[in-house]
Amino acid sequence: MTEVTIGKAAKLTEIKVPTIRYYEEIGLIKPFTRTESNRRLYGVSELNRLRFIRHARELGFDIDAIRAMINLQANPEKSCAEINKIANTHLADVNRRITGLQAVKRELSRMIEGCNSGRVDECRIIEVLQDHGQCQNEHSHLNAKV
Amino acid sequence: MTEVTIGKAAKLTEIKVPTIRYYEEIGLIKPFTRTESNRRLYGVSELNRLRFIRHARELGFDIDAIRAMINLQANPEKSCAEINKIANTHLADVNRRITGLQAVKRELSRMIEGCNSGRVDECRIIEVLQDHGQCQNEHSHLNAKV
DNA sequence: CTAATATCTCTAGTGACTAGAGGATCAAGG
DNA sequence: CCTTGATCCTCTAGTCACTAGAGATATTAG
Repeated sequence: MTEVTIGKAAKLTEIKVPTIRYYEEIGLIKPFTRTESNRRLYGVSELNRLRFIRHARELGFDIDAIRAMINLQANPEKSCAEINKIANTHLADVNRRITGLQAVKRELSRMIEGCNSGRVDECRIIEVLQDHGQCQNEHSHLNAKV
Repeated sequence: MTEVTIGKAAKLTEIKVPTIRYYEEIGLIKPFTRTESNRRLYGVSELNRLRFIRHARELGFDIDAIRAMINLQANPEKSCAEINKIANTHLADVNRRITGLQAVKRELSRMIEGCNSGRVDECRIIEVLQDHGQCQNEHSHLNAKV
């Protein structure tokens, strides 16, 4: 038997046990074996899929994108171009987020520099945060999901 | 009267009406005037606080950090050092996220390059995502709240 | 054999909102 | 003055991707 229980699968894939069950609930990882006493058993391919999900999540793909990729995976006759498109969309998003965070970083650094650890009512951080006019950058993109 | 209703406040601060009510519900913005017919009225200081909240959120501070800063603000005799600390902690977090996203970007670019638009079962995206060993970077930090 | 650990299902909570129902109130045009 | 449409009120429920806990059963180590 190469099959493992959920706890072992959790360790092997570095996904928490409840999260694996959650992924099952939302249909990301389909039926696997169960023992006579109803315990989940995972084989190599399930573990691979879990690793795939984990890695994709770490890369910031949302569940829908992962679901799409899994569906494509299940139909290998389809073109890779679709997955490529998903990845490209995501890359654009990642670039947007990097740019945004760099702006945030600049502004935070500037704020912190201005703070001389005096009294709060002289604190430039609060001042800056209250007055958007002092902000040199657009931050609206930060409302995007991460 | 310099006081404005919630709709006007929403426009002035660029925070949506239900979000302003939500901020009230969680205690970020305290009692303001109400009209006889129970409508919320916001004055200059409330508008400033709302702008402060919005700007801080845009910079990625979470509600707890904002609450902490507001509490410090309410005690202006306290040292600015605490606010400075919050900002510095946040800056470290932002830096961590930038580094992580850059790693993600590298891998995505690599994946897209490797994808030859052929069949999915030859596509490196799925391959790479399944095999964490091919990943040159740590991504675990991405699980951090954003 | 017993005690600790692991698993099961189920429900509810998280953060930071967002959406919608159903009703009251207000401002403007006729 | 009256009606119409916009705005406001409260309340509940939904979102995403989990996370936590209760209470029951099953497995494993000593």
